[in-house]
Amino acid sequence: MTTTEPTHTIAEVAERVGVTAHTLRYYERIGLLGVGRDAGGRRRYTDQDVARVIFITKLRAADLPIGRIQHYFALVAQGPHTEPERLALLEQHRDEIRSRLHSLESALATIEFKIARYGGTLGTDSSACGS
Amino acid sequence: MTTTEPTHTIAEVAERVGVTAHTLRYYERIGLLGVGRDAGGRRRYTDQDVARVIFITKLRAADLPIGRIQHYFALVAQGPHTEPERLALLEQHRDEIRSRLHSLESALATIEFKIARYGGTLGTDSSACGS
DNA sequence: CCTTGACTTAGAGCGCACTCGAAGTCCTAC
DNA sequence: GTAGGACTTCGAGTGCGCTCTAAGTCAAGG
Repeated sequence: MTTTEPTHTIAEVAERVGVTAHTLRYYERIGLLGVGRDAGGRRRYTDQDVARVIFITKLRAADLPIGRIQHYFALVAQGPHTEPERLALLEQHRDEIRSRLHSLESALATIEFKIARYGGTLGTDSSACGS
Repeated sequence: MTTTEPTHTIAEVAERVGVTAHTLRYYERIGLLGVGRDAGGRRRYTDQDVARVIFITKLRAADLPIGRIQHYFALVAQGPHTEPERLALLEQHRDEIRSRLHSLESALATIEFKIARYGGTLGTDSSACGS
């Protein structure tokens, strides 16, 4: 208790990871995390817990739906023999991100084309510019 | 129906654009579109209407929120003098897409790193692999 | 004439991922 | 001892973007 502890409060983790305490409790509630409590019943996050939270936020940043993240960690909980399935899950999502990247790039191109039309030869609200 | 008509039914447009008829009615309801009716009260989409629907789907593919699409078309309806503002709106969203692209790429890198760990030196469910 | 089926409207419902509120507990500082 | 503030649980509420239902209209085919 006197020296640096290996655990962190919910406020610390929220701050460090960039999510709200509400969200951390939510993640725990839906089974993405198992966090210990201190004598007073408060959450104490280990560095491993924090690492997992960070990983979750990265998966979310990649638009992996909560349900699949739950699935992933359920597999983790079941032990090493689920590794091939975990790998498959990640690979599938990797492919989805890649295709999402492509469609975003194509949408970006559409918008850039539109922007070029506004910036370039554009005086009247002619035909295709209304759309 | 014998020759090519300049208008299309809701089912045709839905099919062509790849959205449901429900969604087309929804877009109209919230003011993204103004579609004419035939004698029987059915929607008749002109080619311009269809072009706008396609543009909307591209904006949606780029994650432009409905609210901002409404704003954009409200500006279009107000006439040519709103072009600078429309341009600004598109440019802002272009920047957002770009930053979204970057964060997606970074999330992809994280996942690829994880995949590499599963594929490579991985025998035990060691430390960081649980996260 | 009657059925079929695509269309119409207004409005309710859904899934997702949080986000917030209420009511209560517990440590800290004064 | 007591006020403050961060924490706890449970459950309800929010915002988005559809998605669906119900009840009715209409044109065409048998």
